[in-house]
Amino acid sequence: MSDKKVRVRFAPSPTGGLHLGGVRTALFNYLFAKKHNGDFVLRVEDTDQNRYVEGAEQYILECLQWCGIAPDESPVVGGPFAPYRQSERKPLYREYAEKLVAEGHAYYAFDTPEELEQKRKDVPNFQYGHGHRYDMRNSLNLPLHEVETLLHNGTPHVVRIKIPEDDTINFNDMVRGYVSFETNQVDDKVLLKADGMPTYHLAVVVDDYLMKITHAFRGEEWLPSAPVHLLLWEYLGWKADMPKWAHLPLILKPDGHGKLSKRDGARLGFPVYAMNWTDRNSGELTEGFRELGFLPEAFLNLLATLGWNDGTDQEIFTLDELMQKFSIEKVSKAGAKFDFEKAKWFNAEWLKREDGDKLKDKVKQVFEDKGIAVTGDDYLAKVISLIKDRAVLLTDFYAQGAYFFEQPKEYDLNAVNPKWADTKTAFFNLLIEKYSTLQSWEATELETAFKALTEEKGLKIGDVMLPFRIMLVGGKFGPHVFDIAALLGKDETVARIEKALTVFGV
RNA sequence: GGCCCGUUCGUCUAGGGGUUAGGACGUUAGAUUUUCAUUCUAGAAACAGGGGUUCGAUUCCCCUACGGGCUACCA
Repeated sequence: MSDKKVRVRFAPSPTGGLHLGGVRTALFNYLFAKKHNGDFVLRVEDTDQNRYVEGAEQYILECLQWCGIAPDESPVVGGPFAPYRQSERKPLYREYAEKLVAEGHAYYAFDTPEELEQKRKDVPNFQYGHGHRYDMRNSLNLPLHEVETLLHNGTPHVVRIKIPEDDTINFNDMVRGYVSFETNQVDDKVLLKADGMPTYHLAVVVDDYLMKITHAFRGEEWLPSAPVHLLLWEYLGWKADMPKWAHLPLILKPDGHGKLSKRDGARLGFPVYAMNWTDRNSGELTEGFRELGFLPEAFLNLLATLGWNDGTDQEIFTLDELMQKFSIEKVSKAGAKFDFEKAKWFNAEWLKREDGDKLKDKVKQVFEDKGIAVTGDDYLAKVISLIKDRAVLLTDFYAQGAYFFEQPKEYDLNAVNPKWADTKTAFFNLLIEKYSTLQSWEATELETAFKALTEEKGLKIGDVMLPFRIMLVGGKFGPHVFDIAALLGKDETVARIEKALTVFGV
């Protein structure tokens, strides 16, 4: 590595928002940049105006921020190489395309979409490349005066790269090692579209050069077009400044085959986006990990270990640890199927490890979203530490802990009524009396008093323990019952017993 | 079809010329917890196939198979 400052860019298209593979690419870019004290640059590739979606850039930025991997430069914050939105850089690209034409590395093509379509029908396996470029309407084989006339008249045209013949292009990929391509297999990609917008191929090279990008990590789906980019770096005279490449393995569908797509989420019942995303064109909502109840730490953790590991058995990593330990050489070459079960496990682990106090705000939000008012921060923190071991998602705190904030709405009567008896009614009435006179209100004392009373009345503990639990929480779940009672407090506990007595056994 | 990339338990993966092929998720059984979960213990579970090279290949090479990607005036 030279002494150039490391600059890594994350350049998503706004069209699909941010799916898992995208965030993972961002993460790896970020980790690499930060590990080398470099810059993490967000650039938005929005040159396809047909697929532009309003609000996408803001969304992408928020996703990154939620994950804690905010870029140093972005369309929103700006930076020394602004603008960072390719559509705003449009005037820039033509100059380079013209330069390539002037130097014989590219040419104007006037073929209409209809003509191209016809050609594809007529010629099996048609490729606009070394085999057919001289059959087409372009500046390579049209007389010079005709080309000039067409240009002068503003005839719609594109600029295509002229791929050399009988050559081999190879390069060293940071994750794959040497990769090589025969140029005869590569077609003359469009560089500049008829509307004046660059294609990805031109834009990515020009922008990476202008923005002084040193490392370019992107999905494996880009590997086949790498030779085009390599050639462009060479033809533009920038070869010495070309970034180092790394093509990351794809994230695959858990079932069936193919790369994970947006639709798979809805189909398989798990999110593929970091956060909720509403497409303003279609109104369609795609659910996100955040809204489902994932902690950003867990989300990042599961993404990082999908296709990367540090060579040890460690599974849980903080962002800091990832930054320390990440190395692009340890990224695996093969695509990885996404496993939602394991994703949930990561979240459960993070929930267990996280301090109850730290989760307060997030859990509070969960309750408030369900219409439960949460009062008392200390109380909430205690509730959280009592139940977080049995939550997998943040949203589980509602089902696991709503009874700490309101009386059970329903009781699992099937679990108590078949075995109910008058002696039990008597027992609980006595329990109310006994509990009411208790001086202090600690779990151990509550348990001692409870057990003493069962013995006194000749009952088995098992006979009244479960009913007691159901009185307090409504069902057969939750932490140790006396811990619940202790936290609920005397008045509330007594009130719940009284209330339950009116419906039990009737 | 062509080109490129890949292939270790069901899944994510470690490993690497001689290992009882390790871990994690999930799964099965048991223990603990007079609920549910947690936790703990144990179990089942993999080197795609065929040729080389080698004293010895899961590891290196080749072929095949399979999987994936690309093959747009999309990224």
